[in-house]
Amino acid sequence: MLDMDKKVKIFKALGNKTRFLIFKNIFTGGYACSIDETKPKDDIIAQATCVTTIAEHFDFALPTISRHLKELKDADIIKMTKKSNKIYIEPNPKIIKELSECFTTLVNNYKASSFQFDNR
Amino acid sequence: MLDMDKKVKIFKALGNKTRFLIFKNIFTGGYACSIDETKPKDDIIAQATCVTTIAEHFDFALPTISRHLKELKDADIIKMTKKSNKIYIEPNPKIIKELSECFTTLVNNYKASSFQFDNR
DNA sequence: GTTTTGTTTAGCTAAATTGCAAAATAAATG
DNA sequence: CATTTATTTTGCAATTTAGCTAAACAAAAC
Repeated sequence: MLDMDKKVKIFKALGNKTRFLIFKNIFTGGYACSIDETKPKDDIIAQATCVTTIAEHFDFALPTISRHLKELKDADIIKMTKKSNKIYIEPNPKIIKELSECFTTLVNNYKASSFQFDNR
Repeated sequence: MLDMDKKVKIFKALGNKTRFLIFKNIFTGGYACSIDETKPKDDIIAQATCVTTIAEHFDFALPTISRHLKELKDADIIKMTKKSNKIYIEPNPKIIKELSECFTTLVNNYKASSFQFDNR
């Protein structure tokens, strides 16, 4: 299970329009960049993507996108693997699944629980 | 359905430890403050909470908590209703449910879709 | 071994965020 | 109507964020 700090980090990472778009497009296969030559060229997901390709979709400078990607990676939302001189970028569906489950649980348990917390 | 800006706003609101704790405790019934006299005193959820009560659980000044609550309200995560001179604070499970569904859809559709986006 | 390609780091600025205390507002109570 | 209670607004400082350009680094290609 995700601890609280990890969840907060994920939310923070997704709480910015640019990062959210990057995230969304990586997840829905919005980018392609031929890195993995062993995979069919039309397998847009298998081809994953690289930093430059992603940056091309935005009106921001490359280093800006690079830093956003780092933040998504640090939150475990995406995986970045160096392959030769490019970065192979993949979504991390496990984290999103866990987040989804945590919300589902929350809604299901709503009005079922009543504990007192202290947050100091 | 939640549009993107709304989602980003929700994530931003939850991307701060203090706000996340406030959110979590409101959802799980972590606060009590007798506002609604028609409801049984031990119905911690029905009694909901007020700003002062929430602030008592944190080592932050009251105005700070007030501003955090406003941000959660602006993101539609909680509902704040004035009742006499207190604020009746309730969670908004509908939003959380929608968020949860959006993640579920995302994970389910992963590797199913392959559209190209432009984010300019 | 120089150049090109892909990416990150560094150094900067402007704007936003997060905290505070003090003041202001609103309604209930004495 | 003055006081108390609950909350928000204002004004301030410190910190973080998000953007940029230029420089640095790493690997591939010429």
